[in-house]
Amino acid sequence: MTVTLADVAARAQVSPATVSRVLNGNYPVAAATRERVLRAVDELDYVLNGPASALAAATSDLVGVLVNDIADPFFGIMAGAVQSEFGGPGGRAGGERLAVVCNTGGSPERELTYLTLLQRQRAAAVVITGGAVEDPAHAEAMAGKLRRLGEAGTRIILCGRPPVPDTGSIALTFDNRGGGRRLTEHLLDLGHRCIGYIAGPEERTTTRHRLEGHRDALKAAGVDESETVHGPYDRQSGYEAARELLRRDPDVTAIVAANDTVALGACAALREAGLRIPEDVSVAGFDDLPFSVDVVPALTTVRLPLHEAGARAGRIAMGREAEPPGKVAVIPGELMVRGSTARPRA
Amino acid sequence: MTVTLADVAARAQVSPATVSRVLNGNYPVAAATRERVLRAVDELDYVLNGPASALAAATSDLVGVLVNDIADPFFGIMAGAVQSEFGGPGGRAGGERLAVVCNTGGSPERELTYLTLLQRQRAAAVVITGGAVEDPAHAEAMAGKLRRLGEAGTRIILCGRPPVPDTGSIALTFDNRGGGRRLTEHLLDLGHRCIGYIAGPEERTTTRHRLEGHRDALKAAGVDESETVHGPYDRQSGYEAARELLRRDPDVTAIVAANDTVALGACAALREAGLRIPEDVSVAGFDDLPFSVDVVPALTTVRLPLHEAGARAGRIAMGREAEPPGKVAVIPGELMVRGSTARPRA
DNA sequence: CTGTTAGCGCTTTCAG
DNA sequence: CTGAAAGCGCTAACAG
Repeated sequence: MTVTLADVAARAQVSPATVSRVLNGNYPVAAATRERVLRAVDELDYVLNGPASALAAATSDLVGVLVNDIADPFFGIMAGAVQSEFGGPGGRAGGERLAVVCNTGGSPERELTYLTLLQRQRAAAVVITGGAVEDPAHAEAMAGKLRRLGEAGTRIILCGRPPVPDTGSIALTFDNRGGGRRLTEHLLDLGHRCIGYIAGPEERTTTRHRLEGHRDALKAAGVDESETVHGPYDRQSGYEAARELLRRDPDVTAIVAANDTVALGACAALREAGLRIPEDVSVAGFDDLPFSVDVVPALTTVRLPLHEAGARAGRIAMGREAEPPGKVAVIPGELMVRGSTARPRA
Repeated sequence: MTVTLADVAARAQVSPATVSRVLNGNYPVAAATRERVLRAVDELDYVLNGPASALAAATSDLVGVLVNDIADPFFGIMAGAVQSEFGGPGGRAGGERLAVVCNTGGSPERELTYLTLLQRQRAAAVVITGGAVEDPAHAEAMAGKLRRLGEAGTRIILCGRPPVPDTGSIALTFDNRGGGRRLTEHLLDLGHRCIGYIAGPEERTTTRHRLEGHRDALKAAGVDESETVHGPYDRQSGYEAARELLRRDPDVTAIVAANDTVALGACAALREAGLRIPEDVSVAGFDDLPFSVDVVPALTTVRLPLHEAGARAGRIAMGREAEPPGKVAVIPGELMVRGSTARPRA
């Protein structure tokens, strides 16, 4: 029914082994023979059977990319960058790898489930992006899973997430803490003393690190922390949190949001409340997503090199770039000062 | 080395077949036996070998989702919705399907390559999202590939893309033409007579249909078409196109953009040119992405039910929803009138 | 309800 | 450089 490697072999008048060799190109084959085989492949419209191949070779060409929220450009940009490093010049079989992105939706269970599914497929590598959930039980389960994956030969790269020791995984970590600190320092420098903070979901590493940076800056300046509200990383959450912040303390002169999307929601709430940005309230985000420079006023934020980090993760996954020394690289963020922050009203 | 199904069978004192049956849950097994097997699985930390299973069963639990640009929320939202219909309550093996999203970057070659890779994996279903490239050679190649995939038992769902006849594929198509028409009618109603158009990339079905709708409205109103500029679906393109439009015709009173992201770029260019929105120039987008309601002024646009469409595609892929009559469903867009459009200056 | 028996289609030593 | 043969780990009849 469906054409197999044996059919190709018959047609090309060679043995199945030879066909396999030319397809994988990892073994010397006479040019004339190769030609004949390739022709047969074309004529028969043959497509390699992935599972059979993976079974026999005990490895597959699948690379998994786990993201917390595929609808969020933060993850989309990283995932796209990871994939951009695969698949060479679109040739025939060759070094093609199927980069597959899996959406955990931020759920710890789904994260584990996807890892199992990937383990099942004997994935060549797994790139896990974005903040981790800090629940101890889940952290332990993850560490165990990662270790087993690593032992089974799957390369693991953590991208934008803290290292998990003793699992053989490689981590490219964003300096969320440093970025958070610089952002608040900027606001402090402008003269703000009452800074509301809209944090991300609790028990998330990104949330905690950004918040810690914020507090570091406050403490260094001897300024008391104002109100802090937690919520998911979406615009709705920013909208509601800003209203809550205003209710708790109508005198806030600045609001720092967990990320740019949240900041956008916060801006909407402020405007609805009749407050001007930045004249009445300054607003800052995090990540520097593409839209952030275009909103009005343009958003002050911390730029994270999402594309670069993802691309690097992709290269490491492909074995095309050496792993960083100590298996960990810290990637700094860059403060982008724009129109949404200014001196507080006198 | 790595634990196999045979190991589990030995430990549970049953035959491999029985283990397979409890794992797949598609065959009656005595409760006590099942318990024993499950315990052995846990104790041995056994993970099914996907390739072996796929090879023997001649099907896999992979579902591919092709997107043109994973960094664009338009696709992220649909892809996330597709996946949301898979994987039940996160149970053990069960009906889990590995939904994998593949980023074509809008390249026809990569689209074909991914389809081949998916065919190789014997994917259970493939969901292809977003506009198609209209180049005849590519269209033919795609039709052939889709037909072969279908024959091999892979279910194909086109989501947000026109049907491809005679391939057995199912299409959930957005009414881009109708949406485009209503949008321009809205502008015409407001009194605009000189409407610049920033179209998407040439040879894309979405581009063509939206543009046709625009022209339909113009023609029905007896208004001449103004300038039209083509470009990719990103903010940069919108920015440049708007400048170009202004250069060609400084008297435009309204600009319709290919989508919301492009509209945002266009807004930035207008503002730079000292033009107010909507007082001097009205701007409209398409898609109604999450940020569109939050930008200032809020964007008039055509809402496409991306999540609903993706979810439906996911359900069809899972075989949990009947295919639409005639294998084609047309999904309408909804005009969202907001602050970025108003009467032209007198 | 459970065990036995063949493969699924490919890769990979091992010879030639 | 090429062929022969032995599985990879699992599923699916077919008996019992």
